[in-house]
Formats: sequence, structure tokens, C-alpha cells
Amino acid sequence: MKIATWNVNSLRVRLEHLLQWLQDNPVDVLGLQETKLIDAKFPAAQINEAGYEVAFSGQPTYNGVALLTRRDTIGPASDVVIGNPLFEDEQQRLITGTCAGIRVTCAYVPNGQAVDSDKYDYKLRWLDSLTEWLSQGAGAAGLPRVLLGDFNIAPDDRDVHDANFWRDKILCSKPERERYARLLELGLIDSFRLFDQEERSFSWWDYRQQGFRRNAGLRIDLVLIEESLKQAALASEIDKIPRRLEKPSDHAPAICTLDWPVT
DNA sequence: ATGGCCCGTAGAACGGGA
Repeated sequence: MKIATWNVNSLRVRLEHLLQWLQDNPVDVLGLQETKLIDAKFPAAQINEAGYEVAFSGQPTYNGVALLTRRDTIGPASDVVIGNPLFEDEQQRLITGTCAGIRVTCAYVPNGQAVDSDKYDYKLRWLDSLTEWLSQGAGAAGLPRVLLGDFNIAPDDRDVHDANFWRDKILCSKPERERYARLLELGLIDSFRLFDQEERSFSWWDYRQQGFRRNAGLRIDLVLIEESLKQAALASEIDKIPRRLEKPSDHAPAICTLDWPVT
């Protein structure tokens, strides 16, 4: 079973990249963030045509998440929950569903803008509530959990191209990393770090200053897996290929492969 | 190393992203 996450930064603009990527990488589950589409404009037909079922939740202009599941292996996700029942939120940042017996939560964690801003406060509260929701099994206690998405937190300095520049700034501040640690304390593991990885492995590169060319990036797109799945983890990687296309998303997909039955 | 890029909503700039 392959489970992936991708912040597409507008599904309208990136639909062709997504369809091409799914053709090249027929993953079983894919969580999308920043679709930036109202539900009426969600391209469900094209995604269905590509062999995927999809559950989604959008809003005008900002945010928006979706959960794609391969029809011939997983079928539609079951027990789908939009948002976090423990956190009243107008912003569409969370979707959860059961995929082949795994409770998969796809998250677009708030950016936070700047440490000590109102948005930063919202980010920390949002993360606290996410932790609470996941501690309850995200609506399906007893199933192994996967939490994937754009975390907008670089877990540690290995995940930052210039740790001195980013020290204590947004995405790297201690309170954010403490929230990340609490998610791990639920019994989740960063699948990426189960395997040897190249130094300076990132999943996001700024459009400005030729960030990708200089590999001036951050690793903020993660697939966390239940500790009980650790032995089943076969691989975890970031696919930089779509970041090289014309008009790319600023994020690359991250994929985790599990030895887990899908049919 | 933050003005500089990209996106959506606009129908010109601006908020937001990271």
C-alpha cells in the first residue's frame, strides 16, 4: 500500500500535474492540500476517470483538502469526517477517512504567518485540538492511524536549508516543534526518518530567489504512521520530479510504502 | 534571506502563503 501527500497550491492550476503524477505513481491513497476550490468546482469527474474515488472539502480562495483512494485497490474511503469535531473552524483544513483498515487523516496545518501573531495563536490551538482528536482515533478508535499532510512545521534542523536563518522563526519555533512532538507522543512516527535519506532533503522550496535550484527548502510535508506499522514500512520518499515541471506547485509529494494488504 | 514568486479574487492591487 502506498500512501502519499501533496500540497498542490491550487488544484485548478495543477490538475494536469496531478493526473500525470497519478498515472506515473498509482498510489493507493493520496491526501491533497490547498485545493483552493469551492466544492462545486472540484474536478471530481476527471479524478474518477483517472481511477480514483475522492472525498473533499473546500471553500473559496483558500485552503481546501481532499482524500483520493484508488478504486481498484482501496475503493471509496469509509467513515469520512470533514474537519475536527472538537474544533469549530471555518477553514477547510482537515479530512479523515478509513482506507483498507487504516484511519487516514489529511491535514493542512495553518501556516501561522509569524511567531506571536494572531494566526500563530490559531495554529497552536488548531494543533492542540488535532492532537486531542487523534488521541480519540479520529473518530474510529482501535484502527492504526496515519496522519499526513502539510504540517507547516519543520520537525528539526535537518529539515531546514539554513537553520540559523530559520531559528525560532515561523515553521521552526519551539512551541510549534513542541506541538509536533505531542503528535508523535500519540504513538506516531515520521516514516521518512525510518530510512536513510540524502542530507538536505526537503519538500517545499520558495518560488522566490530560485529556491528549488539552490535547494533552499524545508521539509514540512510528512507522512506519520502508527508505531504498530513501523515493521510494515518499506520506503518513504519525496518525489521532486513534479517540482521541476513548468508552473509547479511549490511543494513536492511525499510517499510512504507499507507492507499492508489493500484488496 | 524576505520587495523580488505564485495563486485567487479581482477587474487594480492585495492578502496569503512559507
